[in-house]
Amino acid sequence: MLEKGRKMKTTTIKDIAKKLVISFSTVSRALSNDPVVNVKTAHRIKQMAAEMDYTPNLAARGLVRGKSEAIAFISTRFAAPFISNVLDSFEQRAFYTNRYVHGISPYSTRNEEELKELLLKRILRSKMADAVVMLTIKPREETLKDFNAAKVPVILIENAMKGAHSITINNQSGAEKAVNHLLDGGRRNIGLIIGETMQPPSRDVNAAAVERKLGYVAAHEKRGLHIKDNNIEVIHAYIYEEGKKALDNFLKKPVKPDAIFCAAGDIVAMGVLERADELGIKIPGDMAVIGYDDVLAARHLNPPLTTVRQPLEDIGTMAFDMAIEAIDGKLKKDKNVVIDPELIIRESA
Amino acid sequence: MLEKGRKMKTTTIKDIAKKLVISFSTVSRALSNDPVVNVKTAHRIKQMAAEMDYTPNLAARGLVRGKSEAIAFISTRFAAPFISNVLDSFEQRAFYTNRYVHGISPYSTRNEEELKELLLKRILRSKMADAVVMLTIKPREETLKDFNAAKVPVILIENAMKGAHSITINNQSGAEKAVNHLLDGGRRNIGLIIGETMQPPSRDVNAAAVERKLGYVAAHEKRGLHIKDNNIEVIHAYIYEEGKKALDNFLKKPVKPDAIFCAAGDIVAMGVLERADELGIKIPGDMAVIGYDDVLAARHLNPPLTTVRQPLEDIGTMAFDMAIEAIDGKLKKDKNVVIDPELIIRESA
DNA sequence: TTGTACGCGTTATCAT
DNA sequence: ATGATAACGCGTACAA
Repeated sequence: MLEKGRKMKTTTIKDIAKKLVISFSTVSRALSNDPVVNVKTAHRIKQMAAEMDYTPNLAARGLVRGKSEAIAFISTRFAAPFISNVLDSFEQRAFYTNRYVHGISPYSTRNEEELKELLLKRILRSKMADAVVMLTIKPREETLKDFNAAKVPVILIENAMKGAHSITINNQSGAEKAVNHLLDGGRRNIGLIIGETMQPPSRDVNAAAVERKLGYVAAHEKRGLHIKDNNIEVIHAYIYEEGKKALDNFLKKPVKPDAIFCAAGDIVAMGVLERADELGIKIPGDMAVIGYDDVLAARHLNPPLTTVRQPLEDIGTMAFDMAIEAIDGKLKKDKNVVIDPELIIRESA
Repeated sequence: MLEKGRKMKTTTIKDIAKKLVISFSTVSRALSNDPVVNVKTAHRIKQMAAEMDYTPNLAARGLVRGKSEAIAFISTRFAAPFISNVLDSFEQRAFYTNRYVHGISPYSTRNEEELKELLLKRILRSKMADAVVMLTIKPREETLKDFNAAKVPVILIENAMKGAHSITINNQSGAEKAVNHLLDGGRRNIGLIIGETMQPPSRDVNAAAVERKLGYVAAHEKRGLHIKDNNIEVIHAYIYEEGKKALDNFLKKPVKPDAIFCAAGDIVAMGVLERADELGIKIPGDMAVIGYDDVLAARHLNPPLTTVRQPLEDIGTMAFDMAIEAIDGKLKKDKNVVIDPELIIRESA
């Protein structure tokens, strides 16, 4: 009977050693499948361990091993479909390949530079991960160097740095495809809705936004077309209300757009569609609309949304495989994979 | 210069003690703001710590403290909008109240009973969390007892158990509201699409599905209405393809439904809508459709989807506050909050 | 094959 | 106010 008020006693290797009247190092060895231990005693030990409901203390193990059998997955937030889907397939891959099944540690930085750096420092310092995957964001140069020195591989998704492996999506190409489609359809005054392309204070730059804007510009320039001033609406929170607001803003301008490329994503594009409907603007008759992401609902919208698709599941899977390769030391130099997004043409443009 | 090949040296309290020629216990005290240390030396220590870029090793700390300054958030998977949104608001609340800012540890069990139990055991054994929040799933009775004995609070969302705090959504009420609306509109042959209500082997029961089915039945019975046999389609993966398939199955039956209540969620309902469109079935003319969840896209569908809404943000916030209260010992007995979902009437029914 | 002794980085409890 | 020392639970050279 346990004395009440006392701490619950959890069984340690010492406990099971005492019970079996052997040294706890033998227990330790048996439990980590060290072949040197006598098969019979090993069996006895394992049986007793199961019986006493033994579970290793990960903190202690991590402390002595300097490893923690985990992969850190760091992004800005969990609710974004882009992020949660990549994370999901990442984790699914772990499950499928039976490696790091319990060891995916998701973190979110809420897009705060400082939080991110502190987190990275902790992960490194406390050996909380055998590899770090970062989605959307990237570490400071100096921080990356620390990881390199500690030989903890870093995998970047949507960013690339020297000293890190990476999976990048050709955002410029994606944007060009979208804008070209609009241009081909005869549209000549294309409004762009996009996230911040300037580094906000104490926050991370949005590399994707920068590149997509580049694509928007490039598509015009390659045809010798001039981009109208004030044809860009910048959004911040990536919520659909911003789409409604953006459309309102566009309509206040002297020359109204005949098309909108919502590089800020389908969610925001939904707002555009809704506002257009409220205002009686016909899509694509009066105005064509293209989104970005191809969220699940895109094909079910009214009208079905033309959008740029990124293979999220593949990205998650590839990132996991890349992390494993890196951990296993199979990657001598930086590995960089570039993915080309695809334009899904539906009815909105 | 670091010798190459050697492990990167991360600074510990011993290092900074050596540098300052004082004992490391003083350093430890200073760093944890123990008021007994001389203010001057404390200042020197902190300064040096910052200079040497010191970060505490959480594994070591956790080992001796038996606490880890973290809250575990356990669910089945990350990609489901329901889950990722609750998690997001949960974490946002942590950020907002400035508690456990870095300490939300999300885990997913992929709906595997065994994984879940192993995970719980580990969390308890390795003191990986000061509290555990479980979304959608719940622990075994015995496991919960272990948590109680260890005084680690457990907060259940969508489930309730003796010995755990809980936030439940009145799923039966939500389903009844939906079905009543259909009945009020004159529909008399209402098909139900729902997740598995039987305990699948080695997986968790879906309590929500069970309750919603109850609501579906109750709504009929309260009006003395008879439910047609074979009017239920069971789905498993909660993907929209299953919605298409379900509609096909309904249409094969002798008596075709004049309404469908898709208690399996809006995503699946999208599949129903899509298939109906392909088949030329008019919604809501030929057939009314009600979903569940009120996902972001629901209002933008064609037609806009009538659905049952659960206040996800509130749930996440409440769960966090409840966890904090429990950790702070302010909850003497089980706290149970029940949330009543709301029917959002749009055009599809 | 098994046991002994030590260290991982902290915090906590003694002294001083 | 500070220092020495003992844990925390585990892994691992080294000795036996």
